[in-house]
Amino acid sequence: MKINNFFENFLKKETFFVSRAVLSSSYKPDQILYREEQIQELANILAPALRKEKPSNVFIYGKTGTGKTLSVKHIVSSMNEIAKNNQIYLKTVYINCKLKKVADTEYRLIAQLIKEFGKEVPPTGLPTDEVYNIFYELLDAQEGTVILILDEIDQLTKKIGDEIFYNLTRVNAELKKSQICLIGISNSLVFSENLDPRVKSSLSEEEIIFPPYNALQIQDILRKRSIEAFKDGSVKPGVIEKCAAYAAREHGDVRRAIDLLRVSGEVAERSGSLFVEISHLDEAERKVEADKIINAAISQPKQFQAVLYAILLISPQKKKFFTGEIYEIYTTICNKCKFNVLTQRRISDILAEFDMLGFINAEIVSKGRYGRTREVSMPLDENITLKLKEILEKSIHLD
DNA sequence: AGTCCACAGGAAGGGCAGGCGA
DNA sequence: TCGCCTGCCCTTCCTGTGGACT
Repeated sequence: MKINNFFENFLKKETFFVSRAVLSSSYKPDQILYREEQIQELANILAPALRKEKPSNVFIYGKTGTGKTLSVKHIVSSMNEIAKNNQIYLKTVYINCKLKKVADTEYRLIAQLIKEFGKEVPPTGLPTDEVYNIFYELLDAQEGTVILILDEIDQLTKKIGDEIFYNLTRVNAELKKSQICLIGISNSLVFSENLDPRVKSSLSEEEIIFPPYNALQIQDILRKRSIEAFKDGSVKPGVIEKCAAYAAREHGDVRRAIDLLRVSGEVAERSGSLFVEISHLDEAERKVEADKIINAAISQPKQFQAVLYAILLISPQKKKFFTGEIYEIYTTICNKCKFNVLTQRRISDILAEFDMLGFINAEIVSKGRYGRTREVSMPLDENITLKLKEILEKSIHLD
């Protein structure tokens, strides 16, 4: 019973994790550092809800990992508590628009909202009007305020346009007893520029911007978390600083920094070390990076994967190669796998896309007499490309 | 100076899936 | 349920182009 021994040892092993959950993305700290200003501003805007007055609609901008969602949830939960203690009706609904099957269509979104109120509508079949009516009724059932938080709202407009906001912002006119307040959270800073001007003015009565954290702020946040997550002194000096530096380079994404710290801890734990050292962080960085690339590759369509596979076949033999060579290999792969062979024109576009995604480095060069073409090189290191090749082989051949 | 390679990349349109209103 | 519309993927056709070669 070797495996039992393994688990026994696993239990006995000293671990420096006190609480892994503190470093998970779902953890809610009781204090949010460096966001006091934004939190206060948002609190000022939302406070009227507690006096049964309608708060302004708010629009919140900021890149990923700048604490937008966390801050909003923080405020909302403390408002809920106060409302409860004072017998004020306040309902908050949080919806992440990025989730599939929740916000693919206007109908689904409204259906999801209805579900949040504890009622079900059939997943399809009713006219959209009808669903809106049910929603209005539910809203108006209680005298008070409903705060509707739409996270990753830019994803929603990408999918279903901005008409839905027009409908939602006009809801208040339909309501007699209650009122609704919209909070839109967007990762994109230019999001509202593409909105219908009418929607824009009513949706973003107030705007709050969450700037990226700088490296020092990320350090403080990481330090605070690591005190709770790890045993005293188990994180070697320099680790937090380097971790923060990585994340600051990626436009101040604190979520990434925390992820990285957690993975570093896991790497260290697995290697049997009693401390988290810089070498563990480096390995974690590679791992996180590799996962990102591989996940991106998996989610590509088959044709894209075939092209990528062609590139992986050439890249060990040549440092630099060209569109024509890739296309040639690609066609043989297609023949083997019985795929349609796309035109070179299309492959050219796919290569341009790969360049943007970071799978390849591409540059347009002229070889004089021998034409103008993309010069492609492989920026990923070998252990990633090998793994990628393996995964793509399965993905392409099994079809 | 002119040629010409091997593509880049724009424009237009075909074909298809999915959503929508009637 | 049906036709219509839209967006996406892809093809066809095309013009444009930097620089080695003649």
